[in-house]
Amino acid sequence: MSISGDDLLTMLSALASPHRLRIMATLKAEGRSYVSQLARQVGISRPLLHLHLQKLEEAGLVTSQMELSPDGKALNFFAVADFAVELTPDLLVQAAATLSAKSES
Amino acid sequence: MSISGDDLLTMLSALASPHRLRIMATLKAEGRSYVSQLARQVGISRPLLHLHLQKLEEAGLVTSQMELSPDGKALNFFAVADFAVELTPDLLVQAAATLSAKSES
DNA sequence: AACATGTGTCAGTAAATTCTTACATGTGTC
DNA sequence: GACACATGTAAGAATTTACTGACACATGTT
Repeated sequence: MSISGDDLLTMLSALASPHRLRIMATLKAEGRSYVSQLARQVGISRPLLHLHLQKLEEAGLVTSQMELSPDGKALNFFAVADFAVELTPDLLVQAAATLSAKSES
Repeated sequence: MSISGDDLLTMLSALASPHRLRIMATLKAEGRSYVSQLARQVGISRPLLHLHLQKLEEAGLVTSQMELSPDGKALNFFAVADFAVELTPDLLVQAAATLSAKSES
């Protein structure tokens, strides 16, 4: 079985951004990181990072996990998910066939 | 050798659109098609298709070729290019490292 | 000449994203 | 209590992207 057109679209949209590409790379290199720390590492504001992380998580590209630090602070750790999509013309043909009506625009 | 961060970004942005996904699929299924015909096949206006084709061609996903039809009309034929990109976390790490300064936002 | 079909482009609008600023909340420490 | 650091979210501005409609031009046919 393969990826659905809508899922592929969500994934591509999520990755089609310099910020989000850097977020993914930093996160992968770092292993895992929590929001405020990651914001400093990537060099963008926390609210902005939060927005991008939402998109990435919605696409299934990252996972999050709330944890309590030794000193009692709630930290939301993110890590990149495992994925592998072979982007080829044939995949697009197959994916486009399962595009929902909502994606008409 | 692998794909540059900027090129990957261009490619992902080009594919992250329902219309352009359908254009690619139709074009691949059809083999080749000229602008006006493709517009009818996909069901969008010609100026809009023209815009999308520009993005796709700029990303190297399609190629175009002007030809004269038997009755003397200039037809601009498009076809999908051959490409294969394995989308994985590791590729993103490698690609993000070569992101140009322009892509800072 | 008028029509049908092909090409491209530009101006203006509509819509979707992106980003900033500010707020609200919680916990441990000085 | 004030501070430092963590969380999330909401409103509005700024920017980008998408789309429509009209124009200009060319060729073969009626």
